[in-house]
Amino acid sequence: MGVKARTKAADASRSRIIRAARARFASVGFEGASTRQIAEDVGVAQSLLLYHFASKESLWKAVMDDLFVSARARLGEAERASRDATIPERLMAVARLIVQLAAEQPDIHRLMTIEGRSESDRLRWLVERHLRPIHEKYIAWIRRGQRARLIRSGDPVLLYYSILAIAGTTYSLAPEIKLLTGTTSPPAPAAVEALIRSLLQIETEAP
Amino acid sequence: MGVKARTKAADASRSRIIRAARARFASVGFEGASTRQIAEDVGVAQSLLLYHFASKESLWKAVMDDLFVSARARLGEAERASRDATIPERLMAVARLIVQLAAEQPDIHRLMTIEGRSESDRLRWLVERHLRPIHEKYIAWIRRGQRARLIRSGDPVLLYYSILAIAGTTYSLAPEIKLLTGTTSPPAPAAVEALIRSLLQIETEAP
DNA sequence: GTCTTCCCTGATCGAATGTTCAGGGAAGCA
DNA sequence: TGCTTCCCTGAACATTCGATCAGGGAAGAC
Repeated sequence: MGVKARTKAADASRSRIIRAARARFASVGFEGASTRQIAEDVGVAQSLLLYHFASKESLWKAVMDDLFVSARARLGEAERASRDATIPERLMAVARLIVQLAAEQPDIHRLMTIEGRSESDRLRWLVERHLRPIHEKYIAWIRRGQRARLIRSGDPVLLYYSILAIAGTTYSLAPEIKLLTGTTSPPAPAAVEALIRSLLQIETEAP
Repeated sequence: MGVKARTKAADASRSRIIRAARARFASVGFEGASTRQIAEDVGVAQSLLLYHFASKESLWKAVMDDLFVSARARLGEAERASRDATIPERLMAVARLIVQLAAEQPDIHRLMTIEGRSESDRLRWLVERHLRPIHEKYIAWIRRGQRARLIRSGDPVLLYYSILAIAGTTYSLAPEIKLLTGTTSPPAPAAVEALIRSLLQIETEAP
């Protein structure tokens, strides 16, 4: 089999650990999650987590890297695919993907809203490594659209975070909404997208 | 001094503990918060927390009760003050208060988004005791406004949670936004309110 | 005065936390 | 075949967790 067989098995372990860790961090936060619980979820020894990842904090960073590497790749695709569209429509293409990501993996928004609440070293790391490159680009897009009077006026940061908030909470608070209304299935991404469109006051294109 | 002097001192301790507990629960979640940290914040012995409140969970419930009792009182005021207005304007009066509450006490939204993510006994308790009476009323208001074609169509639950999401994240993610943009002061409540108004497509009243 | 009530503290419990370390054991290289 | 590399486990570490309990000590009742 060669060296690849071993490293492949190790990589499989690593990604299974990351997946379990993501779920735990998302539901009870960094401090509340325990490495023993995560190891039990995966079905491996707890010491394996600290063999692959130097510490609990390193594991958390690996979870975040894993999450954002794939998210940023898909955002890049959406940007390229809409290269020739107007700024508001490019923004809506990105918003559509954000809604889709939030629906597929509500853990993303859960993890973000857990960390963004207090100024910690982990938040600083996250902002500099992943958030800033993404956010600043789209906030600039909003500004451009506003200058062209194609997007609602107002604080671009507020508008941008409103998009994230609507897309994210709709799916990350699904357990609460389910208990409250008895609804089993969350709203369709298309409905959320339409809401964002009207929030930004972007005219629907003529067909 | 009489009996009141003692119970008054005890009440003061209780509310100081509740205030410190609220901050801890809001920043690191229920599992992540420790009773010893909270006691240290207040400056009392850890065993005092479990004297006043039977358990860590009881303390959490006391925090939530304290929060919602005052919030619901203020919501009641807003409802009465707008008694003679149209449904959309009554809804906007409530939304305005929600934004105001979120700006004054971002911990509220932090606590809610921490608990609403996983179906726990605490979430069930919270939904039945506090959330359901509030939410169901305003979702019914949205429905009424929609029937009169004075409010944007679409899933009323989605609209309602979008209001909470915009109002809440704007202030609960203030640390993240501050790190990202360097902005020291969060958006003005009036700007957030205007955003909600356009989300619901409620026409501004002629002056 | 004595007695009772009640807010509060310090010591202590077993369990669980993150981390360290020695070693097993299969796979690949010689 | 022997030797090395590397994924992984189990035991142990000090620390911290929520919770329990005995008792101090001031304030009010008598």
